[in-house]
Amino acid sequence: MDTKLMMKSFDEHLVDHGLKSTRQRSVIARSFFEKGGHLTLSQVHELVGQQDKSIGFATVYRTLKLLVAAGLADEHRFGDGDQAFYEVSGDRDHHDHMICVECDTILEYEEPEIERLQEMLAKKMGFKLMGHRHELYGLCAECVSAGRGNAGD
Amino acid sequence: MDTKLMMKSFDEHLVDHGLKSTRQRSVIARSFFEKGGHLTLSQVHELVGQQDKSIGFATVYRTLKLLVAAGLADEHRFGDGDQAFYEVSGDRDHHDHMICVECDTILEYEEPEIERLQEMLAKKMGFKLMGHRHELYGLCAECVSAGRGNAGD
DNA sequence: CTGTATGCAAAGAATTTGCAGTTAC
DNA sequence: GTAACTGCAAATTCTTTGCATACAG
Repeated sequence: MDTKLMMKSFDEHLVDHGLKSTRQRSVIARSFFEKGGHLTLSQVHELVGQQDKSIGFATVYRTLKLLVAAGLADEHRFGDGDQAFYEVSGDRDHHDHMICVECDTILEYEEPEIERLQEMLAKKMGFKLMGHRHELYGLCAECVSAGRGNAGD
Repeated sequence: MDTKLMMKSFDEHLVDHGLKSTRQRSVIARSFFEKGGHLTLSQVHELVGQQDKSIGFATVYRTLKLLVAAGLADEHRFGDGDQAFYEVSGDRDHHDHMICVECDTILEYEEPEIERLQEMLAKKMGFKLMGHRHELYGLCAECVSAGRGNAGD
């Protein structure tokens, strides 16, 4: 789904819920869609600030929640869970994350076999699976070659 | 590892690090080991309060961190990551968690096959795996039978 | 004795909310 | 016009820290 389509989808969500399409919401959504990746609230706010300094933190916050509700963004909490990360969802295939503990790079991967196994596990325990979180922590290829994170940091 | 052995292990950790064995630390560690399960900081503080009202929040907080450092406790952040949960680690086998979104029950499971797959995945991406988090969210068997979490809550 | 530990209360950090003024529809 | 939205600042919630006093070794 490209930016234009996602903007359309967002507008539909707004209309469907009796919400209003505002300049701020458009700027925020477009910036977020176009930038991509995994961004914190602050990062999105900064990004938006490049377009319009007057847009407040709270509005970015509330708009990101709206995007999540509209199925256009996903919210994650990696590591300590200190901070939320938002990423464009759209109609992308499901994926999970691999996070480098040295450089904070976030890689994505898909592994249908794991998905299948967890379905099986849930069924075995009489559990109705509704969602999951799978995150791998370690050193990315680059940090491994650079010898980071071994002994003396 | 039973409580006595874990207490011993904790004391050794303290000695090894030039730290002191205090009445508070003993009460906190013993309460925590004996209670088991997945407890928040507040819950541990409450639990400890049953033995000794005078032990402060900060001491419980710092002692739990010590237990984690000693390899006797694990810290998790489920769901929103709003709150940390601590569980006894000792020498238990590695396991992951299944969390009921209705009643907050936490079940544990082991799935070596998933562990193997994620090792493989990491290797494939040149990633040096150091840890992982795998959590399944949904309805536990009891909530499913009770019809909770379906339509009207 | 000396360096650690403790309890309190305050500081941080990120998220969430109340409100008065503004704007979309 | 009215209900929803915005920006600000304050409230929340949980975690973490500073400091004066108490205590283990």
